[in-house]
Amino acid sequence: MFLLRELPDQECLQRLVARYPDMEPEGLRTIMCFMRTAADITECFEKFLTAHGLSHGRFAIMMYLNRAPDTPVNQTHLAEAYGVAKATITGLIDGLERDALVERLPDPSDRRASLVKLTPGGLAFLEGFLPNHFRGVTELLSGLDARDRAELTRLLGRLREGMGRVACGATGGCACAEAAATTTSSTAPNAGTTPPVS
Amino acid sequence: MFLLRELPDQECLQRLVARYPDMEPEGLRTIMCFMRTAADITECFEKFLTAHGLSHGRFAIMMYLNRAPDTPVNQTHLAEAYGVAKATITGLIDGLERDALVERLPDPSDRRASLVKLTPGGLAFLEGFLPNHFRGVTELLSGLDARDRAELTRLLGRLREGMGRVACGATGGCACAEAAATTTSSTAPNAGTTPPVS
DNA sequence: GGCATAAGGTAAGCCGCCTAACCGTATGCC
DNA sequence: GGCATACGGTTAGGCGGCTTACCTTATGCC
Repeated sequence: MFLLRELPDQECLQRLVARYPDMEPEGLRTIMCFMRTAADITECFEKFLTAHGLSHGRFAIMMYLNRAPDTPVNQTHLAEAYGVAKATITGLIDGLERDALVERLPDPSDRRASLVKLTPGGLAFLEGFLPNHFRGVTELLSGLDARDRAELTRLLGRLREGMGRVACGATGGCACAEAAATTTSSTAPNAGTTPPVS
Repeated sequence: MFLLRELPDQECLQRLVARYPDMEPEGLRTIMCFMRTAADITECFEKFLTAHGLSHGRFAIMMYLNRAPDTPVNQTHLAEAYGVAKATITGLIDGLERDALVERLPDPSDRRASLVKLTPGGLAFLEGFLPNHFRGVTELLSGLDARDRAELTRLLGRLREGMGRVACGATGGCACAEAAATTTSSTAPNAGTTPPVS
């Protein structure tokens, strides 16, 4: 969450633009504002979670298991769903299991694997917790009507397309391209080089 | 960066909405898409940085020092600008100093403090690096014309207002409120409770 | 001048993520 | 059946944040 608390002022940008003609000050402001907002929301959310004794990772796993509480899920599947290392899942499940929020069951069809499932306690915890959470989401978005939301989604799509254009070339393959490709017609990796933000 | 790689499908949301009437599926999709996009951009950027041997924190500090390369900056000031702990700055500066990208100078007017400044090498590094970076920003935003950018900024403002409405109450004071307050007429902390995302 | 308090910076240790190396079990091929 | 390979999971160790406690120097008040 290492991100400038406030955007650089006009004068500061002017000075930089004089030194770096490639720089586009309003573009930079836009993207910095975007990243700052995302960081603030994340931070806010994380504060809420820690107040309930959860980390982001723990919460994410419980949410995933709660999609179908009766169907246990294997750890590798979780790692892939969230794009994290399997070892990360091991650690998180260890913690959740210690707190009796989830349990590991042996997979009857594969003795290497274990299946993870919410305990009744874990489920009860979520029942108390999620209504607040969803109310929070609703409030967060309460300033955006249906048209605004659609518009926001459209603009996010544009950013994802932009991400495909950026990167890859110099840095040698970057997840952005793939990410963007899922929402876009395939973009041949052109000579582009880098990404964003101050 | 622990975030769902792809949004839950329609059916999954339907099942959840049946269990949690407070949940607003399109709102959730909107905010998840938002967070996902921000995470992808961050990840992409971080990949670019590590390819140049920088972490996000190191980059941020160098950028800050580069605003006025001749005016050294004290560490506490950096910590406040980025909203991180002073100890974090100590560690980052240690590393940057080890790599001869920045240097610590004694503050002549306060013998407790040290002032940090880019070395000629650090400055040269940035000169080679930043044009790429700025080109990346330009490409990232190339799908958004001036109206789109203004619209995006407006929508971000709405989200920040929403953040002020959310939170605080139950969780006992959350940075979002303050953050939002800087862009909004002061919002009395109402009974709201929580934040966003799956 | 002397003392209490505040402020700049560092050290030590925690946590969540990562990667790399490893163990044990499945699977596919001869 | 026996072996090579692939795959699920854990362990160990690294890194970048964090907090807490501390040392040193400034400052403000008597």
